[in-house]
Amino acid sequence: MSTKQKPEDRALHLEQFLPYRLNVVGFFASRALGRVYGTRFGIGIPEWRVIAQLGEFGQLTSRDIGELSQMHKTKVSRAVSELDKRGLVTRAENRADRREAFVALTAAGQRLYAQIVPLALAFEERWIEGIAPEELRVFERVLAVLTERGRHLAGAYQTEEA
Amino acid sequence: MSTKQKPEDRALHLEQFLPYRLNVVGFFASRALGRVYGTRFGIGIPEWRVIAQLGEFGQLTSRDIGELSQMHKTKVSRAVSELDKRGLVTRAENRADRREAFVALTAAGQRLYAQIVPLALAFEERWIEGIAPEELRVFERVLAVLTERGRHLAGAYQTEEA
DNA sequence: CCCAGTTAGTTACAAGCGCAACTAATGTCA
DNA sequence: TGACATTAGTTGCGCTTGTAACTAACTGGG
Repeated sequence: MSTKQKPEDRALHLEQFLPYRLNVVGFFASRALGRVYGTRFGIGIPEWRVIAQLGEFGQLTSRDIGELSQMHKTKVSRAVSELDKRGLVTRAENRADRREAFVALTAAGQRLYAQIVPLALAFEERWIEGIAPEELRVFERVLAVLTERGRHLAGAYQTEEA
Repeated sequence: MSTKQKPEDRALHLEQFLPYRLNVVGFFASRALGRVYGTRFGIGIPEWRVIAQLGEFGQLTSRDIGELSQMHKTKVSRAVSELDKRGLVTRAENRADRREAFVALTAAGQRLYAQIVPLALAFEERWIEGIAPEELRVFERVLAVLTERGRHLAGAYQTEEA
C-alpha cells in the first residue's frame, strides 16, 4: 500500500504559493518602474510599453503593439491617444488597409525613448545585481515556461472558452 | 583601454526586460486564479487572499492580513466587509485595543476554504508540472531575492520617500 | 492627567481598467 | 456583385483600485 500524500491533504501556505508570489513580484516591478517613468517623465506603464515597442520596431499598428506587449486593445488605444496628444507619436493611415494606422515615434518621442532606455536598463541591472549568472539563466528559462503555460491557463483577452 | 560596453549603449528588448516579464507572468497568474475562484465561488483575488490567510492562521487583524498578503489596507477593508456580508468571516472587537478587530472564518468560511485549497494546489501543480525540481528550487530562490529587492525598489504603501 | 502624535480601520473621490457594443473597412464565397 | 463574416480601433459603462482625509482609540512625555 502506498503512503504517498494525496494533493488534497497538503496544506496551503500563501507566502509559498507560486501564483501569489509571482503576482507580488510583478506588482513590485510595475510599481517601481511606474515611479521611475511617472515622476521623471510623467507617463504610465501602458505609455511606456508603447514607446518601448516603437523604439525597438520603428513602426507598428496598434494591434501589433497590443500583441507584442500583452495589452488589451483598449489600453493600447488610450495609451496611443495620450502619446499622440503629447506629440510623442504620430499615426499614419495605412492606404492598403484603411482600418489600421501605423504608429511611430516623433522626434520628441525618440528623444524620450533615448532618455528612458538607460534608466530602464540601469534599473534592471540594480535589480539583478549580485545574482549568479547561471542561476539567472535558470531563472529566466523557468520563467519562460511558466509564462507560456500561464498564458494558456489564463486565456487570452476576448477569447471564447474553447 | 577597455572595450567593455557601457550600460547606456545597450539596446532594450521589452520581451526580455525582466520587470516586464515578471509583470506579465504575475498578470497571468492573477487572471487564471481569478477565473478559478470567480467562476466557481464568486469571489475575487483580494477575498481569496483574506480567506487563505485566515485559513492558515486562524485569527488575524486586518492590519496583519494586509501585511501578510501584501494588500493595501483599503483593499483589505473592502474584502473583509464583503466576506462579512456573505457570512464567511466574523469580526470580533479586541477588548484590549478597541481600534482593531480579530477577523476569523465562520463555519461556512472554513468549508469554503477546505474546498478551495485542493483546487489551488492542483492549479499550482499543473502550472509547474514537468519542471525539474532542482531548477524549480533555483527559480524560487532567485524569486525570493528579486521579491525582496523589488519591495524596496517599489517602496511600501503610504510610506514617505525617505 | 493631558495633549500631541500615532495607529486601526472606513470612506469619498478620481483615475484606470476590461467588457461589450459600436463604426468603418476589408475579406469571403456563392 | 452582393450579403455576411471578420478585423482594427474607439468609446460608454460599471467595477476596482489607491490616495487622501477622516473617525475613533491608544501611547507617551511632561
